[in-house]
Amino acid sequence: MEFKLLNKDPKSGARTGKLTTDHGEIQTPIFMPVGTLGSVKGVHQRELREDVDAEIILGNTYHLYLRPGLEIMEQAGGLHKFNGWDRPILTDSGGFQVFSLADNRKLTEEGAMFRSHIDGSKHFFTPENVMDIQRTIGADIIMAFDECPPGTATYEYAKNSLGLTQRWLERCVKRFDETEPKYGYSQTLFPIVQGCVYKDLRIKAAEHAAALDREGYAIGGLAVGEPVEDMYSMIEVVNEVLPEDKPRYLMGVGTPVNILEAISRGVDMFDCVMPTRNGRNGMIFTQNGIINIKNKKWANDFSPIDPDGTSFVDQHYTKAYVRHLIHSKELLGAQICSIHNLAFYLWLVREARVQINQGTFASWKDVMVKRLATRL
RNA sequence: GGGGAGAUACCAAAGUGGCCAACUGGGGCGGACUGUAACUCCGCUGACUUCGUCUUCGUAGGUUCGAAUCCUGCUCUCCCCA
Repeated sequence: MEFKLLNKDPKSGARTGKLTTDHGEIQTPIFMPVGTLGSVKGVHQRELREDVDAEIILGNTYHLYLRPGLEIMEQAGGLHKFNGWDRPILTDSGGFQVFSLADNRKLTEEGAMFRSHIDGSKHFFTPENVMDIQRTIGADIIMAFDECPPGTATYEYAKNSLGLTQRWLERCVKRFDETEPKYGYSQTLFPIVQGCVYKDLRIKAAEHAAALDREGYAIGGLAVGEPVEDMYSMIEVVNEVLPEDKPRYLMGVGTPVNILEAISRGVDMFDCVMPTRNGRNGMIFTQNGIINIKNKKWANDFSPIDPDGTSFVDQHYTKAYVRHLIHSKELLGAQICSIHNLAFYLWLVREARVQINQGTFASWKDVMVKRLATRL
């Protein structure tokens, strides 16, 4: 993998770049749709490619390991062949499941023992086997196995947790470097910087990660319950330490506003379930603000769902119709909103790149942040 | 014509003397959702001057300290037999 920094915004930390993988190029800043189980929920690969114009999508180690399982994954020849997506894929390691499925797992120095949320069976994840699993899934970018602590963690908890994450990171690096890709294209490993909302821990974590000299770095453990201002300041603290010539990936974030604020602080890559999950639940993000399509006021609004939208669903379907579909729990409603939201998120980062390259990002961002948060 | 069952809030449906402005679903309205156990979850849903008051359980009357619940008349609905 190769990363080339292209332009920097004169008035903020924003920058553009180009990531090159064996499955193609990624322009940064980029938003990566989440496809946990090998599918971006409700969206065909063709729509993802041609309509949303996604450049890279995610998969998830924990979920794909449980279902369909590694045997199938290997027989398929990796996730790209299995799901028919030939652009880059990034897999999360299961570190987030340490957080989101906290009631179903136990942590030890050695690893994490999960009780399957599907059938209750036990599965032990270690930094080593998580590297092996991601080799088998065949993601272009694989993530270190970490503990994602909650945003409300105390300093003491955060410090101990970070220690574990750092020891696990070293084990991940070792295993990764000792093993080879399985399907003939290269893979790269991103460390994850933790440390909760504590500046000294974040600095320590970033320095430790940077010293490992990888091709890219992630910032994890944010947007997990801490105040949004803390998230922004932690991004600043970490990006101050991380090498400038490597991509920075803010995991799991966020709202359109979060994304612009993070780009402004030097983040290059994002992923979030929000456009798809909230879309399925009837929330539509637009340049002019947020629409809750379930609200009664859209019942007889026969205007296009987003006149400024870039995807075919935006012009083709009306608000009234989409409201009807969501109200009726019709699958098509969830699909339309998901496609729209993803296309919007990809438009947002594309436009951010244009503004950065023009040197007008900072002022554009200020205007957009106000508009994007409006409730329509 | 004979026999039987029933009428409860927007719908369906509990409740059969005080803990009932009335269980529970659905519908309606609103909210949440940030490396996806999520087409999920959470509120509100008689009126009002809303820590309280007023009017409700087909309808008119009655019994009782007290009725959606007991009694009587009326209206309507459904089922079975002819």
